[in-house]
Amino acid sequence: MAKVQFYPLDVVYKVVNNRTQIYLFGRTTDNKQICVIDENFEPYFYVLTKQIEDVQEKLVKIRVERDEDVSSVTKTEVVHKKLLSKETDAIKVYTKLPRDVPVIRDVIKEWEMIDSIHEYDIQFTRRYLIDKSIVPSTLVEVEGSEVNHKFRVPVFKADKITSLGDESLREPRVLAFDIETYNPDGESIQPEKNPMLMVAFYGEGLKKVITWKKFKTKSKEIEFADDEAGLIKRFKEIIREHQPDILTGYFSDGFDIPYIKTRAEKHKIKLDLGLDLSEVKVKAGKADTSKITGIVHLDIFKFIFKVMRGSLDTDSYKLDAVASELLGQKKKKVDLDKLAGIWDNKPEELERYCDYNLQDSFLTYELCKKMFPTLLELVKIVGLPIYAVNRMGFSQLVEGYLLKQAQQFNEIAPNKPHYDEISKRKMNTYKGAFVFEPKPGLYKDIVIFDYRSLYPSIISSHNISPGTLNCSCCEGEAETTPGEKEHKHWFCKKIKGFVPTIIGDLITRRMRIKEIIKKKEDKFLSARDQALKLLANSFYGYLGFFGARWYSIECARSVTGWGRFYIQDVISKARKNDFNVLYSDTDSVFLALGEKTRKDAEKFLEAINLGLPGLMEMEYEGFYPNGIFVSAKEGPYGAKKKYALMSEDGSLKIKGFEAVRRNWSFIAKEVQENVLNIILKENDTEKALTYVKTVVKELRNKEIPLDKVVIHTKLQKELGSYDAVGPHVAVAKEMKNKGVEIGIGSMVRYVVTSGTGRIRDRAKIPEDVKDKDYDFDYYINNQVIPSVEKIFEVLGFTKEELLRTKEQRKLERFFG
DNA sequence: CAGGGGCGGGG
DNA sequence: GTGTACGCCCCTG
Repeated sequence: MAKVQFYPLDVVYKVVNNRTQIYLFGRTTDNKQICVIDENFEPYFYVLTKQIEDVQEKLVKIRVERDEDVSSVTKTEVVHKKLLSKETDAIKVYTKLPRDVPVIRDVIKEWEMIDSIHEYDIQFTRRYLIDKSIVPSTLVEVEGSEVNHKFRVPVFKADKITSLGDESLREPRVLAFDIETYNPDGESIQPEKNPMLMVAFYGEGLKKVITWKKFKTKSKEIEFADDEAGLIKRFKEIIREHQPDILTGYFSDGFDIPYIKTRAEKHKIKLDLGLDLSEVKVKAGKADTSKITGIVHLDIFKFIFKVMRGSLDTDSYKLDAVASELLGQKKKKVDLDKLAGIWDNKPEELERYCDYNLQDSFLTYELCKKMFPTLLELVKIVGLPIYAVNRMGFSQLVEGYLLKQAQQFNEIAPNKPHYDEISKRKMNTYKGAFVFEPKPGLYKDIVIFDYRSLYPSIISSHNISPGTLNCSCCEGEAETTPGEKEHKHWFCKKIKGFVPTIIGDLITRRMRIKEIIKKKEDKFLSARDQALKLLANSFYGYLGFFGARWYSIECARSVTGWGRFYIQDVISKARKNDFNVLYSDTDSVFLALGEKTRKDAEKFLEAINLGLPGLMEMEYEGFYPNGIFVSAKEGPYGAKKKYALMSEDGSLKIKGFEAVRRNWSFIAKEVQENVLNIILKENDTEKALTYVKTVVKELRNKEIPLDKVVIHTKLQKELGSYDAVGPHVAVAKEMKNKGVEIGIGSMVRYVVTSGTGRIRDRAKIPEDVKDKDYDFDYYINNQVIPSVEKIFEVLGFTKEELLRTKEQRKLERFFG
């Protein structure tokens, strides 16, 4: 008997000789790859019934023949469990193989003596991890012996397997890759038809591009293969030699891996990268996935897109945009549309494309390294394999975590809703958060408070849980959710619910970590803090999500109901204390100090906190010497979620001035930013006004360079399929006539030139515009003025006043 | 305004 | 295969 300690990274199961085997792939503490086989786990599910003995008797008699197999129940036992906090006896029904579970369930679901069947659709590997308390990436000890197996790594058969706790593999061996393909201008991507041209790798001690068109180069990083088949073979070899724990790509689930797989099939090459010699599994569909047994295929794009989206500023998730925001680094600039032509006719120019390819793999590697700590912390909390967590959205993460915790709390999981139930749930809507309409204006000395983790702390403090809802024991005793006249929802005062217990645990863990980080920065603890925050903040959405097992619209409604109550409570108390309430959204209030001091505000905050229950707390978010709120597009009402603030260090916090984005000219964006700066930082309305007038004059005199008036718009569909010909479509057509390949996704740049008639007839390719022949009226009236109109309105100036020139003012004075 | 359809990322 | 399939934005009836 031997002992091995290792960090499991991937889990699969197989049925071998009619036995179910769990395979755990990972890295040992002495840094070797290993596979551990565990045969000591049986599939099971739960049956709820009032006639336990009768049902047990009938269950064990079931025989379903299928091909040469017989599905049957191997044993049953009665267990005491809870379902939504209600105590109940349940029959735990065991089968021989995982695939027997749905078969048996199909037989018994019609039995009238059965109330419900549960946990019949929990993936076998997940069930295994939960029941054995094994958390992927954290240390596990195995007792057993090495066995002979034709795998790429040593195989160990487990007699006993124990989790050793929290310590995890922090620096896994990561290999990033990226491919370039042959894709003639304007053609869509066709893996069946067009070959892969090059592959780049970036990893520890490895930096390499392989391509199969030879050209002269001094680069040591470029390697040549004979043909595409040779390239694919090298792709396989390099991964095998490098032995990564993680193979990462950017959108590699949807592009790189499926592409390579298709090309490999063309050449009748097996893409057998799995550590068990299995082939890469590509699942095509609405959400493509690519899995390699034993190696974690990590699509870093998917993680960033699904989980980090809310925390990023960029609204494009292209590698270039994401890398610039997260790494401060960009892609190499090459014209990819020309690659196919250069490949065919000018191979001597290919080196630039190799560099480009290599840079992409480098950025992918760096992104993976940067994001991995957060992903890993989610893995450790949720307890599922890295591969799975990488591809999960927030509700899946919450549900994964709840399923794991359910085992600890002896709760049986509610079932997933079926189609008709989903449609019913989708019909249910409820009121959301409270947003206070601001009075447009310029304000001084603004203090912002916000509730720390408002919704999670409400769930915890008000015991909001599907199992504690409207309990008979507290009817009339417990407070009902405020602000809901049609719905009476209350939550048990005696029994603490499953969801509040769990979320309370997340909140307190997070508080402890924050205390530590405050004293000393720590990359891994910050990642854990972020993971805990992401997860806790997802519970409210989960409760109202139609696909959730622990769905409860009553709970979701109560969360927002209490949320509105608490924020409105602060607003009315602030007013009683003579603060001027400027704005409020969901969990924050903006107060103008007026005659009061910051000390007064702090005292007020303390008083508020004394009155809050449980884990609820209001925090001091910040002080801003100046701020501006503008009115909505129509009418004198304040625009919600649209304001700008200046911090004491002079930096601006601009929210929701969304009109100025991609498809606006640079000059409009620039003027807006500058105006906000002048107003908030220098407090000089006259200067801002003069500045705008100057820009308007410069536009009239064509003193503004052409590149500042270029408008960028992306083609959203194929050129031929546009019904409405907007300016960008007209220009795209013109480009096409000139031989430029243009299609879906192409960025169209244009300038509106002078003249009369439709804008689209005057939109021109910037390069074709001579002598700054842009239509200054258009840029003044449709770009620059609209971008600042609302700001000046707040300051008491109308659009007309912005446009008025000195001469006009003189005339006005003259005519009185 | 509800409901269907298509896109995102990748070359 | 303890199947299964996202979520947002735009367009249309």
